[in-house]
Formats: sequence, C-alpha cells, structure tokens
Amino acid sequence: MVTIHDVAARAGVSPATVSRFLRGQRVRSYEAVQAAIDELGYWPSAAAQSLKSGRTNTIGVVVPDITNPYFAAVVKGMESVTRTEPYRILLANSDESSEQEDDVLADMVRRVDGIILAPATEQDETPLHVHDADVPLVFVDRDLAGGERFDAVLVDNDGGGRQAAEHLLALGHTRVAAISGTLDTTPGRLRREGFVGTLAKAGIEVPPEYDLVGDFKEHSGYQLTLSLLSLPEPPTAIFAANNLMTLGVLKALHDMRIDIPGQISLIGFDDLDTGPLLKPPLTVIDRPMFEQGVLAMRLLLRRLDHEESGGSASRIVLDTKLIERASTAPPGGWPAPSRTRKTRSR
Amino acid sequence: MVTIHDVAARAGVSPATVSRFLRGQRVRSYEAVQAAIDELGYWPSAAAQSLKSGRTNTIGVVVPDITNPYFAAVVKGMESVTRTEPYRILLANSDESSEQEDDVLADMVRRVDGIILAPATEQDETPLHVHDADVPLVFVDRDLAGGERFDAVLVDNDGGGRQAAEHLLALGHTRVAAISGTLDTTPGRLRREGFVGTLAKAGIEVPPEYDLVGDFKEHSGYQLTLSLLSLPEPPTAIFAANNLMTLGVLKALHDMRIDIPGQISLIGFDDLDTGPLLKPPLTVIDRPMFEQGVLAMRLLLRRLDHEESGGSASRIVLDTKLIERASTAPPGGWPAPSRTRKTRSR
DNA sequence: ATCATCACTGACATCGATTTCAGTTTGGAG
DNA sequence: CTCCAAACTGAAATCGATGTCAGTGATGAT
Repeated sequence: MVTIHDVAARAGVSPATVSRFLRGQRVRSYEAVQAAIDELGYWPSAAAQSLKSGRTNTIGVVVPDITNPYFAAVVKGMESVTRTEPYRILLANSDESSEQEDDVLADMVRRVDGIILAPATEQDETPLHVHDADVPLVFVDRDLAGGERFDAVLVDNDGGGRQAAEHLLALGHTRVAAISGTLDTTPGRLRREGFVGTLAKAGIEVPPEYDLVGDFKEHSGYQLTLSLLSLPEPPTAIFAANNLMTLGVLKALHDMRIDIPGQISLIGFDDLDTGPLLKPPLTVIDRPMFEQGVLAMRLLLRRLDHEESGGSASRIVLDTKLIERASTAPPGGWPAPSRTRKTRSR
Repeated sequence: MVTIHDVAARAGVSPATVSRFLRGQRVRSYEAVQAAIDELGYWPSAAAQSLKSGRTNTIGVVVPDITNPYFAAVVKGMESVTRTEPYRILLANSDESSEQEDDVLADMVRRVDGIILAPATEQDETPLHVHDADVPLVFVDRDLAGGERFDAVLVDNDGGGRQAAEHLLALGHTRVAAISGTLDTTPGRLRREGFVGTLAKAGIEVPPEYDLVGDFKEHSGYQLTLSLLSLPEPPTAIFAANNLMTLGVLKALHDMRIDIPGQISLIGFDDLDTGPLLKPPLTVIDRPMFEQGVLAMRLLLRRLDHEESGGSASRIVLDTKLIERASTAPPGGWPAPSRTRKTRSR
C-alpha cells in the first residue's frame, strides 16, 4: 500500500505538505505533489482518515427486508441523496427480528456517522442506546415507543387505514376482514386502528375471526386468507396492511378460485410496480416511497452537518392516497350505492 | 468516546492487556477487565482496528438497480451469508451507468476488503483496476471483457435465450420480436444471441425492425413495444430480456388493448413474485436469484480467508429454467402443434 | 542593506488498537 | 527452599493521516 509518506518522499516534501495539498490548501510544490500522487496511484487510507477525524462518511441503513419493493425504493431514495455527497450506505436487513436488529445496530454504531432505521418493533429499547453513542438516528416508515425526540419520516398510517375503510364502506361492504401487520410496529398498529376504528364509527364491527394479524410477509397473507375462506361466512372484503401480504391474499384467492372482486374485494397498502397489471388490477392505499428515503437521508445529513446544534426533532408525516383499480367493488349481488364510489373521498 | 486506555485505567491493567482480553487471549485479571468494559460501555473503535489490521470487515456491493427485484434478491442472498460473519455490506447503485460505477468503485476500494460487482457494461476497464488495489473482485450476473481471471457467478444466458426461442418455435411462432438489454452487457448480448441464433438455426430470421435493444428499464420495454405495434405487420410473439422490460411490454400491450396471448405471446427473462398473478400469468425464463448472491459472497469470503493463496478463478454458471404460464400460446388462429408444447424441452 | 510581514514548511504529537519484546509472576519439580 | 519453564504483563513502536507549532524563505517597505 502506498502511503502519504511515499508520496512525500517522491515529491521531495514532508507528509504534512502532502496532507495540506490533499485538503486543497496552497502548496509551493503543487505540481511535484500532484505528479507523485499520479505516478504512485496514491489514495488516502480511509481508516487512517476516520481515526483522525472521527468521521466515517458512512450511513447505516437497517430495514426489515430489502426485497420488499417499498424498502428497495426507500433505500434507492436515500442513495440518490448520498450520491452527491461523500457518504456511502452500509445496508442491513433485520428480517423483522428485534434480535437481528440489535446485533446489527451494535456493530454499525462503531462504523457509521449516523443511522436510518425502520425498527422491527416499537417496543425494543436498544435503538435508543444508539444515540448514547453519539450516533444520530432517524426513523423511517416506523416509529419507536419513546422515539419522539428523534427525527422521523413517517406516513399517516391511521389515515391510510381510514381511507381503506371508507372506500369499502362506500361500496357497501359490511362483512369486512383486516389482515394487519405485526401489532407492535407502528404501521401494523396504526393501519389496523384507522381501519377498524373507522368501520366501528360507521356501526360495523370487525369480529375476532375477521380481525387477523400477520407478519408483513407474503406467506402470512396467504395463510390467513385460507383461514378466512374456511369460515362458515367469509368476508366480502379484505384489507391487507402491506404489499407483501396483499400478494399472499391474492395468491390464496386465486388458488381457491375466488372471483375478485365478484366474491371478495381486496384492498392493499402500498402500491406495486405490477399493481395495475395484476389480475385484477389492485386497489391500494399508496404513499411516497422514494421520497421518504430522500427525506430521511436529508434529515440525517442535516443533523450531521449541524452537529451538536441539537435542535428539536423533525417529524415528517406524509399523506397516503387511495388508488382505485379493479380489485374492489360492491359486495356480490348488492346494489352499488349509485356512483358515490368515484366521489367518495377523505 | 471511551477508549481502551480508559478501560485499562479502570481495570488497573495496561491497554495491552485489555487488547489481549478483547482478542480472547487468557488474561489474569479477566473479571476486572470485563467489569470495566461493561461499566464504561466500551466498544473498540472500528477505525483504529482497521488502521492496524488493514481489514475493514466490509464488503462493497455494486448493482445497477436495487429496486430491480432480481438484484434485491441477490443482495439479500449475500447478506444471508455475511450474517454469521463479522462482515457488513456497503451498497451502491450504478444506475446502469459506467461513470457512476467508476466513481463508486474508486471510493469503495479504500473502504472495503472485497467487492462484488454487476458491471454496467462489459467494456469498462476500470473495475479491473480495483484488483490492482489488492481488493478481490467477484462478478455476479454480469461479466467483464478481460474479467476471466476473476471469480464470477453467472447464469447460462445464452441457454436461457435458447430456451425462450425453442418455446416459441414449439408453439409455431415465426414472426418473433426480441427486446434485448444493452448489448454491451453480458446478459444483454448473450440472451439475444441465444434467442436470435436458435431461431436462425430453425430457419427463422428476426428482421431488424423486430430486433430491438432496450436498456433493461421498464420504460424502454414500453416504448419499444409501441414501436412494434405500429409496424404494418407486428410480431406474434415478443421476448423481453429482463423482468423490468417485460413489465413495460405488458403495460404497453394492456394500454393498446392487445390480447395476450391471443394476438401476441410474451415471454420474459427473470421471474417476478407477482409473475403468476399477472394478467395473464407470465411465461418466463427463471434462474436462481437468492442463491446467486449466496454463491458470490461465499466465493469472495473464501478469497479473503485464503488471502494471497491465489488459486485460479472460480467461474460458476447456473442453469436457467422455463416456467410455462399463460402468456404464451400458438400464434392467433394457428393450430397448436399437438401437445409437443409440454414435452418440448432443452 | 535591514527589517517586518506574510506564506509556506517540516518535525512531532496525536487519533485508538495491536503487537513485539523484554521483563515479571506463577506453579511445579526437585 | 530453590530453581526453571511456562504463563502472563507493560512499555513502546506501529498503522496512515492530520493539526500544531516553531520555524524558514520570500516579499516589500524603508
């Protein structure tokens, strides 16, 4: 490995001068140093620089599952911000597991300048200790109990659940099932509350056998749907609280040859690239994905720049939006409530 | 920040002893050191360790696009391997651009122990210099001209193209279009060659207006399909060389109200989670995704362990597999060649 | 020619952990 | 009780880059 000393020797100056050159300060032997660097193919050691400066120019990003298109888009948004900065992204999956998340965080804290996290549960306290290590922390997609003093980029999950419920209500559904995500995550809990609460206000109870809880993974959507179908009186509509579970529901419904939306309407949370191309095209609650990543990364970088400056936490909450496609319709044989369907809104 | 000196002072030993303790060597004052570490909440500085050891315990991963489900799965496979190791993944997108790739690589080389790369083009020579910096390099999905001396995990792209062609031939198609990926990438070039070559051997030429080249992104699939449809004599079948472009084709076909496979058959490369749920369910050439990531990471870690040992390059080539679903059928109004469809094989 | 000012330079300490080397302690044998 | 080998310990050098500080050389004014 070629070091700053080698360059200095070759250029006939001291290492200090080469260092000054690197940082853009004026130097008498500019050309000689430049030449030495080029000829030797010198690049400063990142480890040595980190040790001296205390900065790694690395951002840790921990998400439950990078193969979930939502998180892939979020991460890409983050990267679009770091592209023009000297920062790189250290990525890890938690697989929706607090233990894995804790492990990964403990390791990351030593290597990064800041962390963006979509926590596996709201209850874990470990992430709070990240901050003890002087590593700024930003939440994305999900919040943490006691995390109010941290920056966060979230969406109005409660509102999203409400939109889904209102949509199904407007269509005239009364036997409505919810397949929620893990209830100790922010989106899992709030989407369900928004959905079930709105139905309740309209006088419609979601009985326990319709009120199911999955784990945000496709398989749970599949299994829970099968259990719904085995009920003596299956629901006429299903709300699935994320993209992957929605896919699971869809698969189960296909496998069981259920007509959508003829027999059962389906509304999901989070759109998919293939959303409009599915059979049937999916009605979903959509939200910004790429943008959430961008915002989260900007918040973190801002905090890194104004180090110490403290300042109160920025908590950004974005709106969700109903996208009506063909997977929802009035319940079988029922009359559609005229065309309120199109005009019904928030 | 609490350093090894602080721990040493508290435990009443020298830093050297604490260091030995950390590395698992026997130490007389075991309890005292352990206690000091716990009480102070000490974690060794990664930067200092890297500087001393010359290892960062970080693997650089550069892919064209993490939102492509294929690459997301590959990266997840890689991570499943590093989970049980002390390694972390530094992730970057190249956006299918050589310039971005070069930039990112130049920076990564200083920070990682090894790099796994899906190069944006076969022609760029920069990645070869990565190796000059003593950073092992493994290719995944795509190869590089002159990269034969590096480890690689690839698939039989040529064979995949052939399988697609044979499938369409067996169905009786003669007016067949190919939407290839960038031709200076391994998969772009080879999939096209396998496809067009197999058709040629069967006496079927793909005329220039059917022989189109996209950029692996959805939009190009969409645009090129529109151009195919505007032809006086559109093809009866389309082969799209990756998942994203296949989606673009599908969208265009939907938008133009073309019946699939009634008017046009569609076969894609790379399966999607939603593949079976699309309208119509897609016939595709499938290949291992997660597994490719696993293999690539294993190759790299092996090289890191047996450092210096050199050894010749491991070039793994996996097989592709035809998955027949409903997006392909005999050309409109034509007789299907009995049931050879099911028995036709490699 | 002399001196003050300014721009630039190099020696050296430093960041935090590891490793070497020359001790010191321990335990067991005699 | 003495001695020796084995087990352990600490001081100091080291990894590579940077910042401090005390200079050295150049420039301009007198």
